[in-house]
Amino acid sequence: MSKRFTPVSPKLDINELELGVLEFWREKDVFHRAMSEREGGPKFVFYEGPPTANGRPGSHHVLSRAFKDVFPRYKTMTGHHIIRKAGWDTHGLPVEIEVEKELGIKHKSEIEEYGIAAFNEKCRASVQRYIAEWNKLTERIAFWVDLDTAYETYKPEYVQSVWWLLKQLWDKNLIYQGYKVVPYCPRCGTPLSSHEVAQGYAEVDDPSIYVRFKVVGEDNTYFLAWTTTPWTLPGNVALTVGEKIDYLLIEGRVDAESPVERLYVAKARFEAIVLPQVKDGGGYEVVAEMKGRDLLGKHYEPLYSYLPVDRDAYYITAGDYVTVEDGSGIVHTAPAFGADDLVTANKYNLPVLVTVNADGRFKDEVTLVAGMWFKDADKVVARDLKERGLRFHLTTFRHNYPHCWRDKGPLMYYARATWYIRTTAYRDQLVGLNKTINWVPEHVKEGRFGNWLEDVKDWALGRERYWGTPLPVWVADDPEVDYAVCVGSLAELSQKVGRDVTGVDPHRPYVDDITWQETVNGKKVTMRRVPEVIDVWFDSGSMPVAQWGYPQHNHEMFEDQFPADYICEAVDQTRGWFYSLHAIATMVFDSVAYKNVICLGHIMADDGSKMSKSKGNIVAPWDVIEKYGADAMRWFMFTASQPGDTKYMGWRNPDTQDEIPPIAEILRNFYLKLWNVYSFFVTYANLDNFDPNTPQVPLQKREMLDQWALSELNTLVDRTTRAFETFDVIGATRPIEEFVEDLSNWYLRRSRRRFWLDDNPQDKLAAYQTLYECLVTIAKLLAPSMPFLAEAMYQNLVVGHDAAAPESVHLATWPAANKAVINDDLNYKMGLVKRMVSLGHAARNNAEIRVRQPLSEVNFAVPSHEEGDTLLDMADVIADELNVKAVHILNPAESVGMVKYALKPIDTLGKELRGDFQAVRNLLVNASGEQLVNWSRTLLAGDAISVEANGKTFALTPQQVIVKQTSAEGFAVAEEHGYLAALRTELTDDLVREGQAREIVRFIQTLRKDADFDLSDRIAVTYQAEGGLAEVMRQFEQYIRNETLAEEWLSGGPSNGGHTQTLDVDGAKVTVSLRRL
RNA sequence: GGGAAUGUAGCUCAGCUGGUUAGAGCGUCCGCCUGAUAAGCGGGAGGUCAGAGGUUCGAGUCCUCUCAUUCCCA
Repeated sequence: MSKRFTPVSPKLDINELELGVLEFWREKDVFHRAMSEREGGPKFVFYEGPPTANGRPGSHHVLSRAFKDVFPRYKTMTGHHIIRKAGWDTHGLPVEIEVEKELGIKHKSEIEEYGIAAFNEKCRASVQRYIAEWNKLTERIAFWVDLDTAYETYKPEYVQSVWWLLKQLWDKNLIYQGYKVVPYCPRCGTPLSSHEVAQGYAEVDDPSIYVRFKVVGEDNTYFLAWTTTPWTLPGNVALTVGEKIDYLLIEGRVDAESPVERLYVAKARFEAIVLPQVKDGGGYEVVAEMKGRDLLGKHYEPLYSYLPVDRDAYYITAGDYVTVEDGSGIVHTAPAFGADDLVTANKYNLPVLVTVNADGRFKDEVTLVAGMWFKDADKVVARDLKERGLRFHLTTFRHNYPHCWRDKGPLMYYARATWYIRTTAYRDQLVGLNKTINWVPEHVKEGRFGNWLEDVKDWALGRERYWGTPLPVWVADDPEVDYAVCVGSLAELSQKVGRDVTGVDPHRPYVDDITWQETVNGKKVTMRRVPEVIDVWFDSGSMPVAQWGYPQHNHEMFEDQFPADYICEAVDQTRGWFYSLHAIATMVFDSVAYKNVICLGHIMADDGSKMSKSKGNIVAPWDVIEKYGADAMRWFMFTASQPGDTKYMGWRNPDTQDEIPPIAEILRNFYLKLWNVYSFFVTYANLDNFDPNTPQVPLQKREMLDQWALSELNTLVDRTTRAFETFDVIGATRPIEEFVEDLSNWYLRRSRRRFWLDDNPQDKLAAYQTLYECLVTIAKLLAPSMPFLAEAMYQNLVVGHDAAAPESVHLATWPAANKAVINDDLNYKMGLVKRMVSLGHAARNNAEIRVRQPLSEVNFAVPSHEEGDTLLDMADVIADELNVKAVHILNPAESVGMVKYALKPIDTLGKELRGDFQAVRNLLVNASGEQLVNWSRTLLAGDAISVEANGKTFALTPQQVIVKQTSAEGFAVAEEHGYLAALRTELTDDLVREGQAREIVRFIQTLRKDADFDLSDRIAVTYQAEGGLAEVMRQFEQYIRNETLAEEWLSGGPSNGGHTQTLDVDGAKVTVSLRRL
């Protein structure tokens, strides 16, 4: 077994390191073993939310994939068995659009001309195109997910599982056909998706018309209603008001010629819309005032009655979408042409009058505008109403209105018959089960997601498209026969058809061609599939079932792997995947689909804007990885901000891509800092042939610094473990940064000499063992988050030294915190020492005395005796760090003249004193002179003082009043929060000479380095010194020779033929020449 | 239009149930150290805690309103 560690250069090629680790994982098949070696262990279920492989992966995908990876890695180390099945979302409109572009197709009809079979074949090929690139990035960022067994939503088994789920819903009578108002382009004959609509907004002028609706049973009385789409008025079935809005009934006339009339109008709009129309001889006055709810149910005479109406209509309804910001507060309602309108219609069971055909032209029955293009009807209707005296006012209204991104024509909001899932029937269960889910961040649970569930709408399932899971509903082709069936698999379909169709691709157009004959109520009908495919979100929400092809395949797998312990996606999936998973699991299995979920924020450019191609501020993941490595990028994702918060990332100079400051900082401040410690350890461990298997020096026999480092280490293990257990990624990562900082800049800095001095072998061994344990443990703690660096360190430090150790850190066991080693008291004390040392440095700085110059003593003033004792306990460390000969604690008497006092009551005193607090506070804060000194000393001595305020006497204890001690002029002191360090700056000749000796040591060390000598090279020194320096060289000969490994030491000669240089110390010169032995 | 989140130093973030003089890192300037050296240490400058009201002995923290940014829905 090798006793040596592979040398670690402080210089580091991160990409080389990471690619090497990737190669190692491949060679040893570590990923698959991380799954197989845990079989039989407790299970941890992870679901991969399938990305649509419809473009190149971006930085935000690194974010989600890093988060998806970190918990399975952690759970593997805690012994859990995790199946990490990958998945791809393959259906949907974005894929179709990509293919349309590729084929140069602009209209939906062209797809059918091209052929659905060939078109879908193109779609299938399109998604494969990017998968290779996704796979490459997935591997490079060390997202361990099983790509070989990935589920793909277009596969026949997957589609049939989706069918099976739909059948379950169908059998519960949860699937029905209804109307849905969609943005619709009548020229293209197709509804548009929301992101298509978003592309086509344009500012246009539309008519703004106020219309009189005659109230039934009230003479000369009208509702004054408003619309910007007069062409929809023939479809009117109701007028909608806001229940809580104030309305007026007014009486009067517009001008002298007009008849007197009464109008209902929103109080807030009376002045804005009625009064400006009043001309000479006209005028209105208020007759009555009422709330909207008082108007409900009042009927009016329809403007038009071209289409038959089979139920009650033409009355006042309520809707919370009504406002008084524009219009009259009374909204014309045509359910076929507005989403809000349709909601109201469903609520009141109003008829839906479809006056316009799908080609955008009016139906023949609507004789006024029969056959007319819908938009052209605006003018005709407006003129008709004017002629009938029903038009109150017509103007134009400028607003943003959506247009078709293909042909630029205005869209029509249009009710289409489509299929729904009755999710509203499960609202209580959806809400109830959500309460059991652990959301990170927590506010999503009750907020964004909870609100959505409280207000859940029926799920519009159907899509009039081609590349998607076909809705497996077959209906009788005779409109007289109301009969439909849902088919749960191809096998079931085979039974219906009477031949084996299990080999048929369950996509359009193949399933469209499958029909069968049946006799229903004595009538012979042909069963044909409905034309729709389903919403792709249903595909993705089906994955817990469909990834296994359940129930036709893998019965046990599904049951074992449902629900998930953990899923993770960005916040935009709240209404997407998070919802579709939850809805399907709730309705079909009466269960949650996931127990823990992290909902990530987005990544944005530095200036807070979105990354977009046109702005040129996109940060491509490969550029980041090549510059900084995957570990640093992952670490950024974990630590930059809370998981749910936005992360800002951008090249400081996008053109040169020179630096991404936050990631560069991670590298410098954390990664390289740790690497340096690691490199230091390996360098010296090899020099000393350190063997990790040497029996451990007992903790009590190690130095305080060792005990402290191990105490902090185990505290860290404990914190990190608890954080991972509660899905707190920041809590599992940021503290490691703090520990590495402590390890590097306190433990190692204070311990360095122990690694090269030879006078105390056991102490040296203790130092090695301590540092070794820290590094190995850090490697394990970092394994989930920085898998590459962790592996590299583990391979070098552990594998080959411990025959029993697993071959990879990712197969290793998560460290357990050793509670016996955790010493909170020691942790606190060391914190105090670090603070006081920092103050000491500050004092030196104030006095402009360099650290190399020894001083006789440092004096500390601290608020409590215990703290003073702590500092004395650690006097060695402090003296060495501050380069002073002695450490003293000042008592109040000694600090006279060095210290100024100030008093401040602790703020919680306010709780007791209430109204007297301010008076007491002022008394203390403004105290001065002798009284201030007396009070301060009394308190510092631990006694209570008594003060008078508001005619009362208060006894105040040292616990209630803080004594702040600050520096007086003229002393080398530094103070912070009542803690004070004061340096005696007086220099004796001895101190001066010692300082000069240290200067000479540093000078020789620099020479050694310039000469490129190894750390352990012994040297010969020849020197020539002037004046006092000759004395220094003699007096400190042993010290200097020890420090510089000078085995030969000769005074007088100018040079020994080696490296020679002259140093000027305080005006005297010394020339030193050195040679390697 | 509705809902949700965010807003603390030039930048990135801490700040628990209200309680010492609101902190840290980076950047910047000054100084120091150097047997980890493509590191390290100390200090200075830099904050109306987005704004306005309110509750309280006391508000970055609680309440109300407003503004900005982002996401979702309409």
